[in-house]
Amino acid sequence: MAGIDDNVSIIGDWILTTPSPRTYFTAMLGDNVGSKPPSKAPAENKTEGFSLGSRQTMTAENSDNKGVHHGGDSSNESESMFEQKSSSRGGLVERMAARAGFNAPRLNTESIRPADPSLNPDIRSPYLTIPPGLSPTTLLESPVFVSNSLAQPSPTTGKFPFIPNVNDRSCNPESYDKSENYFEDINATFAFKPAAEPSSSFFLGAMSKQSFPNTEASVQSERCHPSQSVDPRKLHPQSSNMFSLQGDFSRSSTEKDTGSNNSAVQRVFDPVGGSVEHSLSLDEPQDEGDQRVSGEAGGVGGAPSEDGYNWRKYGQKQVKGSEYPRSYYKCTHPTCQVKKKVERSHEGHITEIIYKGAHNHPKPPPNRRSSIGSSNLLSDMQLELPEQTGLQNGTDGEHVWATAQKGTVAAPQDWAHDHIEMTSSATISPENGIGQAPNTTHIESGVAVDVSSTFSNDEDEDDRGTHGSVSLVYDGEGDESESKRRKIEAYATEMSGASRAIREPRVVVQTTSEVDILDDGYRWRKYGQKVVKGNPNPRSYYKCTSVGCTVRKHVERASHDLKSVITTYEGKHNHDVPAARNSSHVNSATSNTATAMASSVQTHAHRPEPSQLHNSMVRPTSFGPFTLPGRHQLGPSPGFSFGMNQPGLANLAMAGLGPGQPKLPVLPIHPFMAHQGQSNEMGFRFPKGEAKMEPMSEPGLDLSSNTSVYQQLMSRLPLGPQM
DNA sequence: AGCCTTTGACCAGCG
DNA sequence: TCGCTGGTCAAAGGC
Repeated sequence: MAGIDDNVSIIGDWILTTPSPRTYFTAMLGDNVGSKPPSKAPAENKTEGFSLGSRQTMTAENSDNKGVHHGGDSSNESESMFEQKSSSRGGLVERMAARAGFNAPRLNTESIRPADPSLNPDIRSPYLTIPPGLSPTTLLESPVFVSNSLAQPSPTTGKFPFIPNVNDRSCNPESYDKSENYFEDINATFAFKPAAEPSSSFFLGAMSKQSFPNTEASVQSERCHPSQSVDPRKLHPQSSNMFSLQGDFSRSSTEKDTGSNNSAVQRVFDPVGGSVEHSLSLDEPQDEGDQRVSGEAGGVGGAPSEDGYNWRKYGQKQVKGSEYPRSYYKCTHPTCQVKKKVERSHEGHITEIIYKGAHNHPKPPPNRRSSIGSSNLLSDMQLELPEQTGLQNGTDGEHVWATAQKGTVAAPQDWAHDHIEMTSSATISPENGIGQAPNTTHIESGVAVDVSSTFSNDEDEDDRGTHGSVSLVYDGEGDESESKRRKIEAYATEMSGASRAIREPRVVVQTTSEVDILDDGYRWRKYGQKVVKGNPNPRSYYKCTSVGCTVRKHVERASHDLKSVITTYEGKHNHDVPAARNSSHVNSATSNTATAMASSVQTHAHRPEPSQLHNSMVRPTSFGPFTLPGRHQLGPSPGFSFGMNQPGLANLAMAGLGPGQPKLPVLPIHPFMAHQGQSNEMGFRFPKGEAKMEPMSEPGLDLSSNTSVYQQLMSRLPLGPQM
């Protein structure tokens, strides 16, 4: 594997495709608002990058239409995207006004509007449900990305706007400052950051930097100097091997990179699986092909086969409360009863994917895969993914979902297998047989940015309504009670200017021990407690006591399982785990090796403060070659502490992923995750604005690493490369 | 020919 | 019991 340094350079590209925060911000402010009249034809909209969340799609779109990637004005890009949306959906403002009651014209959301059709939060925020087994590649291709693309370019959202414009913002301290208010309002405990805020992008960058100190230079260059291109290959000769799994991204990167001078390496972190590295071509839309594939073609979510399995659509219907029709798919394997539901927008963007059940068979050979999703990418990815090992065990009841799909959520099953080889494949998988998860660990991560937050911070996370404001709050927790269905929903946030709210990444960790969560290595101050709707058990709210850290979490007993403690982390994680705490943490909380390792790593998932970021960026990680390509850099993680201190990372190292490691450099999954593999069904659900993982954990699972887990999850969440 | 999608109808669960 | 809703079935058609 290439050294971290090598990897570093790669980081920033995700965002090239996505509208920079700056853009959003500007739009919000009215800057450039209406500067461009929406002119795109609906048809164009349809093909837009938001499809399936692959940011690539976005990129392609953008590039095609606007040539944004050229380091040009990101605002233009975003505008174009928004415009397209506008045109396609039209009347957004009116609708927003009608629903939200705010003056849309003022915000001129249209200009801000992302390509995603579902601009109106009320309508529905696309979210992706990730099946029990997630494979890195899958994630990459997973709808999550879609969501990311849709979502505001925030690290948490998974959009990692390394867009040049973003860079501008990111470079601007002020922009960063704006982000500070993020969770200021306790009432809005889990308030969402306005999508428009440049800070978000900044954070993304910050996170990436923090996470990947090594990468700083690259990141800097990326952001501040979009024009600079980094050839990943050059940087990381080995990386190619490592990331061979890249799937669509990789493909796109590969294909396009070759030709483009401005190519930058994009490292995509698979929410579940790990990171994928691929170079992006600034000049060219990164991945039209990818987008197409993931998005419309059956994109990740849409394309049943994208996850490596073959699916047969057996139904479709309009579900109440959903703006988009829901498609029902069954695994075509004779003995496999896995199903999945996919909701996608009219434009073909996947808004939600829900997997049910676990595959009891290995992935079909690449050639057998459905034409739609089973692009070469998948095949390639599979070949290299270690996950495949797990497949072999499929008969044992372990289900391998390891899909290498881009943008799709890999099947959880892989995790189990990966567990062993976790290092190599970062799949999260989990489900071994149904019912085997006596102790459940629920991890929910979500990314959402509430653009409207700008207008209103009133929302309580419990409230999904708009409260008269444009902002949307998604409560991802409510649905999680289904033990049977464990799903991850990646919330493909569609940013629609003001109306669209993208929630900060949220990580929900369900454990059986409250202590574990409380003793997660950080210092927390309880600042409130209340009974929230849907759960008779009081929820305790905690704030990180670190100065300047806005990370919050709330802990409550799962209504469906009193043994389970659900901890939801939110906020921007900006400091390392307190040293003392760490040590104690390790000792007290876990016996888990990973944890210990994590503690040693110290990299904190908290969103780094600017200054910190810088430092952290510079600071080499213990990960060494394993720079977490993934998410950390990309983004979503920014909001959360994924990371560096992640046990998973440690595992990675342990795993022996090393230079030259042919396996996918997926971010190692936390042991926890690995355990998940034991569970029957696991699902990752990224509800609107947030991603959830509900892997089943084995008893004895070391929750001490919960934070890490969630961090990892977050980190693995689709970064927002999209846009 | 095989596989998949489409789509209307049917069924079951729930309030 | 009724109506609503989500999920599934299965015929028809397309690739």
